[in-house]
Amino acid sequence: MVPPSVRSRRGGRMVTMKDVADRAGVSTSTVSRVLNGKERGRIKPDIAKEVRRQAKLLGYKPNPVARSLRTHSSRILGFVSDEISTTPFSGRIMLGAQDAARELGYILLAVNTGNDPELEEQEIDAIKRYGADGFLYAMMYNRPVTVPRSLDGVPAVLIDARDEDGVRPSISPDERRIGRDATERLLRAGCRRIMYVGADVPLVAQRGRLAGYREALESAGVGADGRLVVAVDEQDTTGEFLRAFEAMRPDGVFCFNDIRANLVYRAAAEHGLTVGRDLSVIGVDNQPFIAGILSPALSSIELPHYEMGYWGVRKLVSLIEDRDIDEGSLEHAPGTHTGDSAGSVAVGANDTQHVGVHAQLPSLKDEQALIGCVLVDKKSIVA
Amino acid sequence: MVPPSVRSRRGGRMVTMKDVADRAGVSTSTVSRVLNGKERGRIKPDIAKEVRRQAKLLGYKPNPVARSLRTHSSRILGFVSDEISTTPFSGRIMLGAQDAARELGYILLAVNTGNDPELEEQEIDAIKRYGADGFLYAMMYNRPVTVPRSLDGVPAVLIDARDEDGVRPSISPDERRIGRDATERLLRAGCRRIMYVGADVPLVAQRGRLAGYREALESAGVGADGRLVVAVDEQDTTGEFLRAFEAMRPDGVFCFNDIRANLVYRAAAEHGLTVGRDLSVIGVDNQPFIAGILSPALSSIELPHYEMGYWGVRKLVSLIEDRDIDEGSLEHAPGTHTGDSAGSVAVGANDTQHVGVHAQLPSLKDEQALIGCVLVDKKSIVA
DNA sequence: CTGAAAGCGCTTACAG
DNA sequence: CTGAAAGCGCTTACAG
Repeated sequence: MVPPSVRSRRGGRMVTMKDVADRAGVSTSTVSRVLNGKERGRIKPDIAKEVRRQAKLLGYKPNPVARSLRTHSSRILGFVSDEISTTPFSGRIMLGAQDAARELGYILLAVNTGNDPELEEQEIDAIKRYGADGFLYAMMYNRPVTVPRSLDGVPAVLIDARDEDGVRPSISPDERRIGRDATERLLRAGCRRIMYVGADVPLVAQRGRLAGYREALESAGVGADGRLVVAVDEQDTTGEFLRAFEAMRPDGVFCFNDIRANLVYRAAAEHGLTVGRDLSVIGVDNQPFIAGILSPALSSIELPHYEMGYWGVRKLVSLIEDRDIDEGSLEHAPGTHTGDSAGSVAVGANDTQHVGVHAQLPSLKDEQALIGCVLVDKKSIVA
Repeated sequence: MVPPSVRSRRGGRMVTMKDVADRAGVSTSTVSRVLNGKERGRIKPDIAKEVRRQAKLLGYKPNPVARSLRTHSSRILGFVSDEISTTPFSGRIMLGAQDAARELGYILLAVNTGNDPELEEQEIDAIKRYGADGFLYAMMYNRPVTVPRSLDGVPAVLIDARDEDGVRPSISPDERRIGRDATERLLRAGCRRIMYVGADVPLVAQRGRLAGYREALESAGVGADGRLVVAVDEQDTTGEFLRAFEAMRPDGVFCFNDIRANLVYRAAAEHGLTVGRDLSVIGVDNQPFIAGILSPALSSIELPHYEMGYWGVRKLVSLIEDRDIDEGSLEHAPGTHTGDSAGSVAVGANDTQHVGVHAQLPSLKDEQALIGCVLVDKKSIVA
């Protein structure tokens, strides 16, 4: 005899609340109350127990479609992003979001809008029709955005972005801290002529990382020579980086990203210098493919994409359910690890490798949350 | 006065079929029939017209939740993948799937399972409870899989994979053709000692590309020297590639992927050879980050991730709705372009660049569909 | 050609 | 403490 729970798995008829009620000899009202935890002093304990027993026996799972129609709460979350899934990292935002969603009993309806506002509105409307309880609005790089009007009156959390109007909760990397951590690491390695190879575009990340770089130098009492700061495109087509490199002869270089770190490797090679021995380099992104090509392996700061997605969902659900979600459970998430102090950064104090060690999540109370990043130390820093 | 259609966008009450019925002075039965195209000879034309007019006026959109409860068809597609969103490419599968889904009035419920069979079953069950009409089962690299039992009896299409049991439709890149196209391109560039730098893992892609390489050499009447074929890991830790390179002095190299192409660049540099002048190199993946680092820019074959997602959804919907979906509309999809013959590959006959030109989709009649790839010609092939 | 009614699987105010 | 009933917004067999 095939138990109904197995039958239900095969695309056959699903077990309904009515089935449970019949088996337990009660009405569906009672089953609903028991299974939704509304029994307190309202249902006789042994009846409640029997209902739960039968529900389990039959493998009953509530039909979210029916529930949604009745309650207007679907446990569906809309995941709207501009261009996720075209960059190598951003997929991890979604991974983190999915893990958190699963833990909390939600599921993700995902759409890309490619920055087309009209399409965006259509897609958001479509997701709303499916009864989504709230939205994640994820951007592919850190920037200020104005949330589309179609999200008015709906719970929403911004990921890798900040709300221009300052009313929506958001989470983004602590860019300034990235600059500070990288620079301090280079200082600790003994560097004194530290160069910053920035981006030639006006990004939040560019401004923040540069500011962090300056802060670190100042705190250390190391003079900040303006000529050590350049802003170049990924290929350094203007040759500005190369000229500055030759003029300044840095002993340490902090790069806006891994691609720009490649420029340093090239320049070093041309001048007979060896990265990791004659000078130290730190990048940002910790791109696996670049790591696999550069030699010696590049030390790089990893952006907390997984964590942003994870935090974003937890924050969103706390908004939707108007309750506190107990914090610190990121340790259960695959491939992640919780640090020991809120917002801390697990920069290797002893130059060990930190692959797989992730930054701690900010508190869910934060509205404009910043999240720390991890420096993955490899071979590009002079020991 | 705020029109109801606007009200509905603000998280207020949605316009229902009852509203339309009232305005049009008919019953909801009639509205349903008109709006679902079941009027043929059953509804007076001017009544139908008025219903449509009012529906449009009020901005009515059917409530998919209610419809789903009644009909068990939700227009939701489950997108189950092993590790998508941790690789740079695979996100594009989802993009293609989303675009096709939108065009056909479906929406994607996405989950990652990280290759955990238990989690996979749970997630599939969860998606089923939301009433999904069918599933995409997407893998992060081309391989044979056995579809999980929880998908039994449910429409499903495999992406970047092939069904071990041979019953599920699937789509994957035409690996053999990749090998043939790359090798033929090198032959056309005048190469005669063409090396294949393969992967040291037993992948479908490895076998297929190698077979294609051999086919092309044979067709061209060029002897296939076994010593020209190596299988190495990404770093060539055994030094096997380097030894073969030195022994054989190839004038052309076809690489399993871009990362392995990097080995060629290194070896060439060590021997004072210049890629694109002294020897030609072709990779696979066309990874933007590697392209940005290697110099001269690497010519590479791009895997059709977007197209696989797009085709997969169309195939799935044709299964679900048991109808033919008219083909050839990939030209409407963003960033893609339709070639001129089915399954053809837009390899540059005249060495022009083909960025943004994508391969044509296979017919939806195919069950084990293979899809052609595009060679993006840059600077690494001797002119 | 059209409408009243039943029903999809839930939740919850109401009555007892 | 418990159940019958109404209702969420649709679709469709049934009756006319």
